[in-house]
Amino acid sequence: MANNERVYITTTLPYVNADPHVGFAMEIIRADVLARYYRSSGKEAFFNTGTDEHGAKIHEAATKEGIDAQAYTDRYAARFRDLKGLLGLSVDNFVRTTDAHHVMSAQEFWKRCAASGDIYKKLYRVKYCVGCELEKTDSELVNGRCSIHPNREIEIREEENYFFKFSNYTKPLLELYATHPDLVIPSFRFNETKAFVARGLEDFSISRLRRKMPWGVTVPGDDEHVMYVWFDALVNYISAIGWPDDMDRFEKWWPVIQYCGKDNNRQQSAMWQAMLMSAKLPPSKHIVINGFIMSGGQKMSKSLGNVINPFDVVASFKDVTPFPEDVLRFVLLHDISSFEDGDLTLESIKASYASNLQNGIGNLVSRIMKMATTHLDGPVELHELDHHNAIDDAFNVFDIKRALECVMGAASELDAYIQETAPFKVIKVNVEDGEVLIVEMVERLYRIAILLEPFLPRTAKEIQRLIHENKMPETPLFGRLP
RNA sequence: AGCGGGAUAGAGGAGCGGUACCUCGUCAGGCUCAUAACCUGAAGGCCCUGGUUCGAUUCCAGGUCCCGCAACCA
Repeated sequence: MANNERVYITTTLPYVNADPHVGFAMEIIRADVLARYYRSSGKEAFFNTGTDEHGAKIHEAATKEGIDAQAYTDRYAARFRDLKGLLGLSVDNFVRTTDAHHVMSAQEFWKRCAASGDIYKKLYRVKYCVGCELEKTDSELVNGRCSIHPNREIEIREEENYFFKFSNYTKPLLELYATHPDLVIPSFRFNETKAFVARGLEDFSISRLRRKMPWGVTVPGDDEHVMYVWFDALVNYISAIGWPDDMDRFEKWWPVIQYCGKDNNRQQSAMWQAMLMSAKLPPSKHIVINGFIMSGGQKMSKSLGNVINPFDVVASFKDVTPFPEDVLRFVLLHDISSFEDGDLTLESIKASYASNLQNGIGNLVSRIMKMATTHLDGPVELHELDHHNAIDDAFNVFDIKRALECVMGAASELDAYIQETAPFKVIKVNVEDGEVLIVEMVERLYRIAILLEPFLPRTAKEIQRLIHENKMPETPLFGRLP
């Protein structure tokens, strides 16, 4: 690892044709926890996110609403920008793929790939249903015919597209994977990538005809074409840190640790890495891949009505805690596997809240601070804290769930320790011994509050404040659900 | 079809060649500092059949059953 003092972390850029998905909320919260953890370990961190705004789906959605594509994306980009406040994120940069700098960067990137001889034009055959006036993919056809217009012949139309010579990169990618054994995390995702590349790669189309789909970045030197949305969007990881015009900034931060969902494995681990090679840029440092969140054992879908909306979850805890965003952060970080698929329902969220936050952390703070405020004259004097090795180990392998479990384990041990040593009993017979115990409880609680900070930032800060001021929480940190 | 993942107490999850662990639930006890919270203990389990091995829940083979990738969707 080349750069040990600085860390550049990014999420993928969500596509702005729908409201933020809870799966993306999980991705961005995990990236946030990582950024906060690195900062707490004395590193400098740069945390990027943003929105992916080009492409046919946006164009169609905007057209359907009868508004300009830019106006459409402005509205949705704001929705995603709001996540920062809603989820308590320490985001440093929000890139929109419609930003002028990003557009320029994507065009320069294209030129570099072209200069490497990896971009060429070729005739592209598309299947077209005149009835629908739409292109059809093979999977949409039934017996070679449009399912809506089975009486019409599917026409084969030819159009010129630019292609990226992905096929040139089969061997270089396999070499990259062999020399960077922790490029893709977890390893079973890396295996999928390797297997996919080893089967041999096919060139992919990276442009669309402007007259059919105008909403994209203009291909350098060819006004008739715009870039396929993937090609332009992936460049955000470097445009966000100043590439190509501010190379000092770029070199300060690159390479990146990127988070993505499992549906993005190929794009990030294979396509993007090949594109970087083509542009003669170093590969990503790590690509950390999340699983999906199911609900009640099934994929979330509107028709099943089991969609967990991050905005709703936060709103539903507003009346019981001053830190509703930390509730969502907690369940996403604690109740879902760091790498496998997980499951979340409204019931499971409530159960986890009651057991871990209300009866766990919240109650622990109350019982300790009650003893402290009753029996101590003033705030406990606090000293520097050493590192928690088990947590560092978990973070080193990006196992955020395990890291949080270490903190929760410490809280649970402290509950048991209070029971064992019974300071509330000791203080009645020996004031001095009782005070020593209570001070110890406060110190241990403080340590937990420090460790908790990357995960539940506002809750952790509040516990620290209570300790510094030797105060009871005015209202329960995590109150009882109605 | 192909590719991939999985089957562990009532439920949901971890684990792993050698006393099988956690959370919730159930039952019994304890404590009173705390948000009827907290602590201790108990009952209960590795899909099936072979193989490798001193020893398999773990590795291998076969079987059964689930799930994902092809449908806007992270």
